[in-house]
Amino acid sequence: MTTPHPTSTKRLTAVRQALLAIFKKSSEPLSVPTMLKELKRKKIAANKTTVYRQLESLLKAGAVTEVRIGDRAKQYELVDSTGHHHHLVCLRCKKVEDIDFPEELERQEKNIWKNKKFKVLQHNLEFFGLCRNCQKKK
Amino acid sequence: MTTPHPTSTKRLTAVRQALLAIFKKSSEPLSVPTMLKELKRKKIAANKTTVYRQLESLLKAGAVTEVRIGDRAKQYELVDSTGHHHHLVCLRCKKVEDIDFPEELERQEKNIWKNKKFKVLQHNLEFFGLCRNCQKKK
DNA sequence: TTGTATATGCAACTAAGTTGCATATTGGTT
DNA sequence: AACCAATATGCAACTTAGTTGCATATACAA
Repeated sequence: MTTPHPTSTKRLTAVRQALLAIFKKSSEPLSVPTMLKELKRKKIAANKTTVYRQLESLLKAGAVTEVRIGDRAKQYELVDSTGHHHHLVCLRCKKVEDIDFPEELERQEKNIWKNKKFKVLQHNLEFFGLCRNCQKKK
Repeated sequence: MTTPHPTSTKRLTAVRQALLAIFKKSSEPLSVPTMLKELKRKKIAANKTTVYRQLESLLKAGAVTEVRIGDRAKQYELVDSTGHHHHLVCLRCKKVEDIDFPEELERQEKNIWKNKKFKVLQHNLEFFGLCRNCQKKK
């Protein structure tokens, strides 16, 4: 019984391939406007509607996740081998680093269940501050 | 030496008063579209530009904070006596409850500093799931 | 090779948020 | 009370993100 590769649930078209390549190359979550610029730079014609629909499909397939970091547009990132994680966002240079620590949140989610009977299914956690580099600048 | 009340940094106009009243009455964070509907319901004429500018002023004064809960529009809430907190968002009925637990996050922020030399200044944390009520429904 | 499900492009739309500018209001000063 | 400058407001026009309907193109299995 072979489970299909999550990203091949639907057709692997040119745009989908290009998007996956862009995601793989990027160390940070990407917004649709950014993806469109990147596609244009790579001379790949793609309509924004198509990109939104590809993302919808990739989300459903579990290949990407949404990230909200206060920015105006939603951002997306590949669900890679490192799995679920959180972000360190530099307020100055805007760079985004990954970070993970599921243990404490899990404990917290159990507490929420015990104290409030609220069943936690997902969470968002982002830290904002100054990265090592930006602390040196004044 | 008396520090001025945070919300009186600027003029306490009709719109500002109305907004503060709406915030006080609401148990949940509010978006600008919601505030505009509420103002209309109260027969207070107010332009959306004015509301955005009042929020900017209230933010600067430290009287309200921004909340991002995946929704399309930003939301705002009063900074009340309970201080900084986080949210439990029901995926079904969309209700928002408050919750707080600064201790573990503080510990985590210290770890981030120790391990990554990233200086955390702010954070966002929201839990999504099913509230007690919505678990009963099918 | 052909048929059908899927993917794409385009245009028109909604909704949130911003900006410039002209006018109105406030509250302190004379 | 009258005046003035600082602040607040309204309006229109704009930008940007995201959505929808529909017609056309493409992939791929039979």
